[in-house]
Formats: sequence, C-alpha cells, structure tokens
Amino acid sequence: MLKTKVSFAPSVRRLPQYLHIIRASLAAGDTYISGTVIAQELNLEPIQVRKDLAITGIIGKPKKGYPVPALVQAIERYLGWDQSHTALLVGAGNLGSALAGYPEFARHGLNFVAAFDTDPGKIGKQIHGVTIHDMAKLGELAGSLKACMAVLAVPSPNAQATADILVKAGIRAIWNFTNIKLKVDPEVVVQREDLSSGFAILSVMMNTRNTCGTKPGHAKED
Amino acid sequence: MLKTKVSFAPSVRRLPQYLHIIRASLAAGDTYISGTVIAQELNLEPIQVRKDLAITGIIGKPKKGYPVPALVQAIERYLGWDQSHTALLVGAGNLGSALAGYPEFARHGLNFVAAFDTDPGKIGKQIHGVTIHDMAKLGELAGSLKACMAVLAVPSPNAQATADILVKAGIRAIWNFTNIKLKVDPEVVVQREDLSSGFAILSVMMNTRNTCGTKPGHAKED
DNA sequence: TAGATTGTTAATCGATTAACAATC
DNA sequence: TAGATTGTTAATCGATTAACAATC
Repeated sequence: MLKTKVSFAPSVRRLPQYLHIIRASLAAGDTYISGTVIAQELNLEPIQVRKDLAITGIIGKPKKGYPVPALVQAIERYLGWDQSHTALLVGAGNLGSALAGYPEFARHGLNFVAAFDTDPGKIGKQIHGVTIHDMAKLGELAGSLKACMAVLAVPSPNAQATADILVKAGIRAIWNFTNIKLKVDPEVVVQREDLSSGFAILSVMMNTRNTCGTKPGHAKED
Repeated sequence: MLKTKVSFAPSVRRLPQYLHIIRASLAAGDTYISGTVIAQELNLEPIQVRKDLAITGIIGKPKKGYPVPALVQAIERYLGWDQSHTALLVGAGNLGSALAGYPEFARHGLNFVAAFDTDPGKIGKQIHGVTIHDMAKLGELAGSLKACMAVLAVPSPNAQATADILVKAGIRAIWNFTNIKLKVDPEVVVQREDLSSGFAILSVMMNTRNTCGTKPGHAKED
C-alpha cells in the first residue's frame, strides 16, 4: 500500500462537518454564511475554518462570508462527493448493514451494487435494497459488477484473504473496518476505520479526569 | 464540553494497534518483542513506536525489546482497559447492535448493562444478551443502573435531546456516533466518531490518484 | 565481544494560531 | 462611512523523525 497520505488530512476530515452545517444553512435559505458562524457551531477557531475552506477553492466576500450554494458545491466537488462510486459491501453483518443503510453515504456518492456474506441464511436476501451474494462468488462477481471500491466489514481473521480476492478482482479502493492492517498492492487505496482508537481516546480522557472513578490516583497529566 | 484534548492523541490512537500485535505475540509465546518488529508490521517508523510505548511507562531491554506480558499490561493500564466500565447502549439499530456485539470492546472493559430504543418491536428483546428498554424510560432507568458512560447511536435529529437526558441522568462520558456536535455540560467527556471524515479521506485519495476515474483531469496535488 | 535495540536529546516538519492589510 | 470578515504572511506549537550514546 503506497504511502498515499492526503495532504492536509486534518482539514479534509473537518470538511464533512462544515458541509453538514452549511447544508442546513442552505436549507434555511441563507445566501451567505461566515467562517465565524461555522466556527462557533463547531467550537473551532474562525481562522481554522477559513484556512480549511480555502483548500476547496471557494472565495468569500469580506463582511458577508461565503456564498452558501457555491460553498456546498465547492466542498462536494473537492471531496468527489458530487459523483457516484459503485461499491461492494463485503460482510453483511450488523456493521456492514449499518453502513449500507446510512443515508448520508448514499448522498455522498456511495452506491452499493452488491453485498457478500458467508451466512447461508442471508444469501439471496436483501439489505437496504442490495442483494446479498455468497462470499464464495465474490471473485467471479466482483469483476463483472465493475465496482471500483469495497467496504470491508468481515470478521478480522478473514480480512486479509478477502482483501486479496477483492484486489485480484480489480477493486482499487478499500474502506477497511477490520482491525487488520491490510497488505495490498501499492496501487490500491486503503482507508482504515479503527473504532478502537476512538475508544482509546475516550478511555484516557475518562482516566485523566476520573470520570468514572474506579482507579483512585491514576489521573495522569493535568 | 471542556476542551479535554488528550495530550499525545495521535500516540494514544496508535496504542490499540500495537496492543493487537503484542497480544498475538503473547499468544505465540514470545517473551520479548522489539519496536522494530511492531513498526514493520504496521508500516511505521521504529522510533515512533518506541516513543509511543514510552508514554505507557514500559521499559525495554536493549537488544531484546520489550517484555511481552508486561507490555500488554502497561498499555491496558494506561488506556484504562484493565477495568470495567458499565455502559448504556442508546439506539439499538444496526450500528448500535454492531458495537454492542463487538467482542473487542468487551475485552476492553466496555460492559453494556442496558439498551434503549423507540421501536416497540425491539423493546423487551435482547441484543447480545442486553435487554432493550423503551427510550422513554431512559431518564428514570439510567440513574438506577449506575452506568457511567453511554454509546450514542440514535438518528442524528434525536442526538442532542437524547444527550441532554443522559447527562441529566448522571452519565459522564458519551461515545457519540451521530454526526451532531453535542452541546453538553463541561464536566461531560465526549468522543465523537465521525465516519464521514474517514470517507472524505478515502474520497480525496481516490480523486488524487484517479482510482475510480470518473472525473478526468481532476487529480489535484501530487 | 559485536551488534541490535533502547531511550534521550536535538532537528525537522507540518498544522494551528496570530497579526493585519484589503475590502465589501 | 464604519466595521465585520476575508485571505495572506508570519509566528507558534506540537508531532514526527534523526542522531547517537548507553547497554544487554
């Protein structure tokens, strides 16, 4: 896997949050929204919002702010959320189902064309309008479906083997929800979503501030 | 919400990944593991692994590495994963069910004592051994259950109102899976898990490298 | 012993924040 | 006009990486 670090990764991660607020502003009929307002809403510094928005190419007006419809478009375009991407759902368990059914992703161009699972009880059924196929047929079907990306939500022990099949079938982007660091062809883009890392942050915050005081005197740092 | 930024947040986020590898090493019967090996496995710099592990207080041996069982303990202790935390699952949809059933979280001390949902078809049933209660009873039950934290996986429009109830009921830590920035008492610790941000990174990587070439000539940066 | 690996101290890199002139 | 807000340029801050002596 190539070191495809996104330049400005922290900024890119904040853009969806801005988008959410700006869309609400659009729905409310506003024509302009200022970085100051967005910052207030998200507890950020106004300068940070302005810097982040600048990478999308949007140009604001002093005193007024940013034109709302153009700003929505600029963010969506920068993120590539203005175009559709066909995707496979690989692993149709609870997590996979939740992702496939998340309406926000559909709005961001994530278009599931097929799902795969090993559970015979699921094969043939549908989740959120997507048919579940036998995982054994992943290899042969993936190619003909012409999907470019896959959401990987299988049990961790199967992650690497499944990824291998996906790559062999021509998948070029994997959104990886397993806790396995995948070893794939350098051409393939992988984004790993590590839920444990978020829980680690929460745990340390709880520890530090003795939020759920079970461990007396363990509060480290200040 | 207080600005409870975890010092060393990036390091803390990597610790669970290390832990995963080190546990495998423990299971394999190794007595020592070097930072070099861990780094190789995760495609990181050895110096970064050493720096990260240092914050847990572990002390390694030159030439050998870190004592495996002590290292596992040190990380778990630093993260607070060596103790149990009673938690409420609020919102028993697909995502909530996935989280409650994720065995890794149970191993990290996340102990669900009750779930809540508005769906009458779910109330009274169980998911992963946890009884689902009527969301309307959240306020009265939360207090008596003495849970200290809550996993919030309700539809976004209900997020703030539900959080208010939780805080009023004494919950002091919220793991927030909605895309709403919660406004809560400064005492309360909130960790927001934003799936869209990960998808934004993946999208930009795909764009940049023309992975799923739909937009000719849009590859920005190099 | 020789050499791999640690932990420390310093250098680099990138992201955030500050300052401020430009402007609608 | 007056003042809020932008975009730019510079300063600060923190995280990553490099260098290297210590050591088992």
